[in-house]
Amino acid sequence: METGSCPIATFDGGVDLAKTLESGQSYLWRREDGQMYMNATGGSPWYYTVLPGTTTETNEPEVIRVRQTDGQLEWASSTPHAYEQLVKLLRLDDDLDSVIESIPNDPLIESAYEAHRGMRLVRDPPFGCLISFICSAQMRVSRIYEMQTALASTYGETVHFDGNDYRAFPTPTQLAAADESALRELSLGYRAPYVERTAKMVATGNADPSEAVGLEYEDARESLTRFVGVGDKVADCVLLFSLGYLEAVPLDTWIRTAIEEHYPDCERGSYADTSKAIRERFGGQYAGYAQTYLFHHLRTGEEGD
DNA sequence: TATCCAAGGTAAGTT
DNA sequence: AACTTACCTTGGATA
Repeated sequence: METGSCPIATFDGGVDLAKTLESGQSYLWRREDGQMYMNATGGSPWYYTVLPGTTTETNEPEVIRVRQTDGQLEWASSTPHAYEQLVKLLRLDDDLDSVIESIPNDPLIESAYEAHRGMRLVRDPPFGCLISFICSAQMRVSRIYEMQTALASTYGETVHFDGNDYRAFPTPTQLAAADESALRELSLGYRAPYVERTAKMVATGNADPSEAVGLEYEDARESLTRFVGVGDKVADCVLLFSLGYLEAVPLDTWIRTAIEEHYPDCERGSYADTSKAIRERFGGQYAGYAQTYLFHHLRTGEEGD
């Protein structure tokens, strides 16, 4: 086991671990105290995730636990590369002040940024991110967590670490062994065949979400829609929350409402054109950060007016 | 207690 | 290519 800590001040723009991990970007982290999403906490809860085993010889999934105490980030992990993994997973090398400066003067985005200082985008493993957001269609955030938990406890590998059992998110092969009816029993509803077919596509080597990396943004989005259950919106989520396309602006119900109320000139009828207009309004390069601050701000009801 | 409704949309069928 | 419609399940709102 490797443990460590470092000052929050190490990271430009600060870090708010709870907001980063409980803002509906990632469904692959859990609170160790078992509390559900955004419940009040008496202290500094540990969060954990189980990464697909790709960095060690054994390919055993790797557990990373992390928490934020006064001014410090602390971690404990089964991998010796925990710090590097955390920097990657939590995008700790993004300079948040530069990010907000890149977004053209916008009172709504600025108030969202102020209200959620330290919230960062995440960089989820591609397969788990893909499946999570296929499941997200017409679902509440709390139920998306439940679905991913059910998938992990039914099909994922058990990992022992520091006296506890953890469940990894299933690998493509493990999930491809599931059939539609079994997935429906996990309350996936009409998403069950989407998950089954997409898992089989990845497991057979027919396609892999990370193949989109390197393509120009709009080509990458188009490329991801080959997966069953993935349209433009889910594709944008995978690009933004996993593959590092920070210009992606997923047009979900919250953002569509915000466009209606605050950016009506960006409504252009089609997804592609509206997405492009709002992306440019948010300064292009880091437009996805603006989207995520706005999404979290609106969804948690802190508009302030 | 019963009914209705919307939730971080997508696929398939029509025009 | 643009426009409709069906789709599972559930928690919270409304009657």
